[in-house]
Amino acid sequence: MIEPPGRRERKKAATRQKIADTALHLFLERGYDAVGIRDVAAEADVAVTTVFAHFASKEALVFERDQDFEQRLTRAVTDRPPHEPLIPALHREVQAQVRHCTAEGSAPVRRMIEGSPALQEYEESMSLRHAQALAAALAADPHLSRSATACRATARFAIDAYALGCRADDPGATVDEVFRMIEAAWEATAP
Amino acid sequence: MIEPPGRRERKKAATRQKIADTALHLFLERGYDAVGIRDVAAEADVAVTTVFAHFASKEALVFERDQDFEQRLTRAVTDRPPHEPLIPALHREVQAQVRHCTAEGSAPVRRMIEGSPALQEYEESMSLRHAQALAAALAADPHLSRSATACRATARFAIDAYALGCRADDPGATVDEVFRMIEAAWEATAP
DNA sequence: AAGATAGCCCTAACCGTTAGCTTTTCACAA
DNA sequence: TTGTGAAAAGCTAACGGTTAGGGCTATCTT
Repeated sequence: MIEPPGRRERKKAATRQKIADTALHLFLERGYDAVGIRDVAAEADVAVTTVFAHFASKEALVFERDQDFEQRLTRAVTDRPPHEPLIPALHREVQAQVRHCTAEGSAPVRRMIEGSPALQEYEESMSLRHAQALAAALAADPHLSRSATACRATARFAIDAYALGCRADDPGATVDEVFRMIEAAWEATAP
Repeated sequence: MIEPPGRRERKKAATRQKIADTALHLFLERGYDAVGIRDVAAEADVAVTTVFAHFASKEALVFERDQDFEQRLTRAVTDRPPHEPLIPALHREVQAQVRHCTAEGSAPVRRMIEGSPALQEYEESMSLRHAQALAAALAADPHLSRSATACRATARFAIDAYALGCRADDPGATVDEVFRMIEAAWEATAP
């Protein structure tokens, strides 16, 4: 969040942001399917190829904060105080992320995602990547001597908790309930 | 698996099968990305529009047995002997499906899927549908008085077990281990 | 036998995405 | 300052999955 890197990088970041903002604005205004990449490019006043230089696909325009999510999740594991138990740390982070994605302002975006199979599919595949990153973080933790399978399963379960929480009527209670299950599953793998 | 329905339906089924067979054959021979829908249509001697009349997308050509999987899974729950505990029934079925998908003959197909992001993404989104169907079956079972959240979570966990099993070095042991975790998670939700 | 309809065909296009190449802008050293 | 290399952005044209529109024939129904 610091400023100084050269003008070039600042301009690049600005272009990226302008594209993302324009896209989201158009999508919410006219609907995801009704807006083409060419529309986004024209409105953001850039070339179509520039859009794809910053975002790998049309769907990626909607999930701009993707990387953040993955980082926060893995850091919740790797940066937790030594000897702090794993599951509560994970629980807390997932709870926070769910709150973020069910917050007031995010409602129209969520509605848009639910309304587009392409976006849902993309979100799923993101989840898979996140689960893999999380599994790697778990496997690398020296305090947790669990099998690779246990790590992978727990990672997927945690992502499931997030996914269920985002779509639930009572997100907070849902995440709590699922994490009670995850806690039990994790304990069952104790060496 | 019975024959008699009229000629029209039989011809339709034959066309569908011919398209699927041709497609799989070409994909394995030349690679998924190197074969276009137009190639498949030409080789199967049908129009491109006919391909899409039978399959919703190019990826769907690879997962022809999709519906079977979902049916078997939900039936493992709904058709199990009364009072038979849920988790072992689910465990047995997932184990069987994993064996089926890691069998000798399926290796080239799996390699093809692993090699194509588009196919993996599609498989993920199928999994989501299967998890939803399974969750509905769990929620509908009168013998299991669990919360909707517990049903949804357990369904996703079971699908996770399948996904992990298909990709593991030792599929059988992996599924067993994950189901030990699921059993514990399920017990933790007992009313 | 006549009408209704499902299955299939063809053409033309839409849209996301990429390749190939040129132009502009910036960073940095001579 | 200026020259140079590289990153960023642009343009055009195309590729490949997918769909709309409209027509033809075989099958089903009555």
